[in-house]
Amino acid sequence: MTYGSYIRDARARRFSVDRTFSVRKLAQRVGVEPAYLSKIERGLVAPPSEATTRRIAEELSEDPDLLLAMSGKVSGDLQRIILSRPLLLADLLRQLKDAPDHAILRIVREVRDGVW
Amino acid sequence: MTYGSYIRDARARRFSVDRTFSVRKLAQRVGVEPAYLSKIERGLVAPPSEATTRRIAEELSEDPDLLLAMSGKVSGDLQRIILSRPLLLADLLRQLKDAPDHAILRIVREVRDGVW
DNA sequence: ATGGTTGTGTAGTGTGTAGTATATAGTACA
DNA sequence: TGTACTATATACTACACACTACACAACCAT
Repeated sequence: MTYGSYIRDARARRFSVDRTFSVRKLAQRVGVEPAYLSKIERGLVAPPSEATTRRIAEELSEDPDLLLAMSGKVSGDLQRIILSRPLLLADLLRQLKDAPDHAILRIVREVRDGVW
Repeated sequence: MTYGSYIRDARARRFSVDRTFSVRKLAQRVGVEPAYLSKIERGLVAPPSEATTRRIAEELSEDPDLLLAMSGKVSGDLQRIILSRPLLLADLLRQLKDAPDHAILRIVREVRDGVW
């Protein structure tokens, strides 16, 4: 599933029950030209900027991190978190590269429950 | 300490004992124009691309992640790790945002020792 | 049959990124 | 004193990114 087809499908689902989710109307709310949004959906241009993807995600009630990942971008706030402790977090991420999902989930829970 | 002054200092230290660490010679080994390297060192232009920073780090025996962080960039391999599991790792990083260093270190060790 | 909506094709724009090329000026030293 | 190195100032460039502007054909409801 590409970025374009993903948001096209999401928009189409909404459009079928809410006519304000046409390319034109959504583009207006997002703040881009309809022709541009149309091209994004069909993959004729690269995915838009992080800011535009965030507005699209909000309008379509989609997860911004997922949409950003599909566009090959890492959220700016995550980048800033890494940049605040680059050596430590670089180590951690490289360790987690081959860890199974459930191991990461366990760590997330541990940290959330304040195990330090 | 900025990116520019950091590499300037590192290069100057080496230059004092090894004349092949002049702006010109280092620039040649790194593969950029001496004038450009000089501007980078003085902060007159933005830090260079990730690839150039990596070559500088290697020539100066500095940590590439640290240098990249000073240039406001997150290493491409870390980005790819995050993009492979965006929701999970976004969660984790946001959890770790306010965690103390030693907590992260403990997790790094735990994962390294294969606690899963 | 016409006014409004639908999506889309073509062309062009402004800004940023990551540099190069050339000229100038100071310094060491033989 | 000249030559070989040092750094730096100024100007320019190629390419990518993130869009806009406008026009057009198809469709749908009144």
